[in-house]
Amino acid sequence: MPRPRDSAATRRALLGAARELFAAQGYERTTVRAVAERAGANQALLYRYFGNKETLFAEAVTEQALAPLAEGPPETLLERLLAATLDDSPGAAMFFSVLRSSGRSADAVRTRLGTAYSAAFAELVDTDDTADAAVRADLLLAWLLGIAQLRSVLRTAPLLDADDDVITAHVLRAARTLLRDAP
Amino acid sequence: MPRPRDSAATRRALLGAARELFAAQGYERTTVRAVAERAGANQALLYRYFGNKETLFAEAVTEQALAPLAEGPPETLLERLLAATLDDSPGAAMFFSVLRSSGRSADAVRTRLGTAYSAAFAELVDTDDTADAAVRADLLLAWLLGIAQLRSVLRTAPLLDADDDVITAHVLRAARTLLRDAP
DNA sequence: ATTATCTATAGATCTATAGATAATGC
DNA sequence: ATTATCTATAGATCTATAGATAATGC
Repeated sequence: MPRPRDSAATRRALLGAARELFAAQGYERTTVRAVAERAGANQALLYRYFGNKETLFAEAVTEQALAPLAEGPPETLLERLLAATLDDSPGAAMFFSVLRSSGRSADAVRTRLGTAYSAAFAELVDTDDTADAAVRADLLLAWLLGIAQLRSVLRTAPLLDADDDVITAHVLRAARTLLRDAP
Repeated sequence: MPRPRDSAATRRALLGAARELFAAQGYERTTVRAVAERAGANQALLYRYFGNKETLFAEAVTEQALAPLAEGPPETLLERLLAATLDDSPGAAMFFSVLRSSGRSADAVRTRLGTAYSAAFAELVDTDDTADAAVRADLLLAWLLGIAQLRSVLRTAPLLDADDDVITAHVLRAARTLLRDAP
C-alpha cells in the first residue's frame, strides 16, 4: 500500500529520520536507504526533495545543532550543553554528530557550528587576550566533544554509570579554572 | 614487475601502511585496497596474512597505541600524552583512532586500551573513592580525545594555530583542579 | 495537467575468496 | 614441493537517476 500523498509530511518524516540516525551514528555510517526506510518513505523521494545525501545532512542537522546556543544566556551555556550531553538530548547529539562527521558539505556546517560555539564560549573567558580566549573556548568545546564521544563509544565506562551530578560538578569545577585568568 | 618474495617484509609493509591510514582516517574510512596500495602489496596478500580487515586493525594498532603508557611513569602520562597529541605523533594518533573506530573487533581493542589508560589516570587522582577516581580519569581521557579530534576535524580552529605550550599550560592547570580533591 | 510516489537499475565502491603463476628451497 | 605473489571476480553494499504509475486539482 502506497504512502499517502503528502509531500510536506514526507519531507518532515525524512528529516526526522535523518536527524535520529545522523545523531546516533554520524554521517558516514548512516545510509540514505536506512533514512528512507525509517521514515517509511521511498528512497527516491529523498533525492527528489534533497538532491543528495550531503544536502539532507545539512538541512536535517543545522538548525537543531544550533538550538542549545539560543536556549539561554551564554553564562549558562556550559551547564546546558553538558546537561544535554549527559542525557543524550537531540540538540547536543546533533551538534557532536556534526563535529564528528566528514565530507565536503558537512565541512560547511561544521565550520559554522564550530565558529558559533567557539565564539559563545570565548565570551566566558576571563581575559582580554582574544586569541587566548579562543584557545580556551575551543579546549572547553573539545572537552564536551570528548565526553559525548567517550560515552557513546566505551559502553561500560564509568562515565556512563556515574551520577550526572558528579560528572557535572567535576567538569564545572575544572572549567572554572580553565576560564578564569591564570594567577 | 612483481614484488620481491619476502613475506615478513610484506607483512611489515602492510602493518605500517595500515597504521598510517587507520591513524589518519579511522577504521571505517580506511579501505583494505588503500592499505595494500600504500604498502605496495597485492590486496589478496592482506587477506592471506591477516584474514580480514578487523584482525589487521587489531594487529596494526594495539601495540603502538599502548606505547605511551610504557614510556614513562604515570605521573607524567598526561604531559606525555598531551604532547603526543599536539605534535600528532603516531602513538597518540593510534590511540585516538581506536577510540573513534567501531566494529566488533575494534571493540575488543578499544575496551583493552580504554581500561589501561583509565587505570593509569585513576592513579593520579587525589581521592580514596575509587569510583570517583575512575570518573575523573575518564573525564581526562575524554578531554584528550576531544582535543585530538577537534584538531583533526576543525582545520582552522585556534587549537591548531595556538602555541603548544599555551595549550599545554591551560590543560595542565585545569587538569590539576580536576585531579585534586575538591575543597 | 501536475505532481507525489514507486519500480528498477546503473555505476561505483568494498570486503573477501578461488585458483593461477612463478620464485625459492630441498 | 612449498609458498609468496598475482589475476580475476563474486557478492554485498551505496549513492543516485530515469522513467513508469497513480492520485490530486483544475
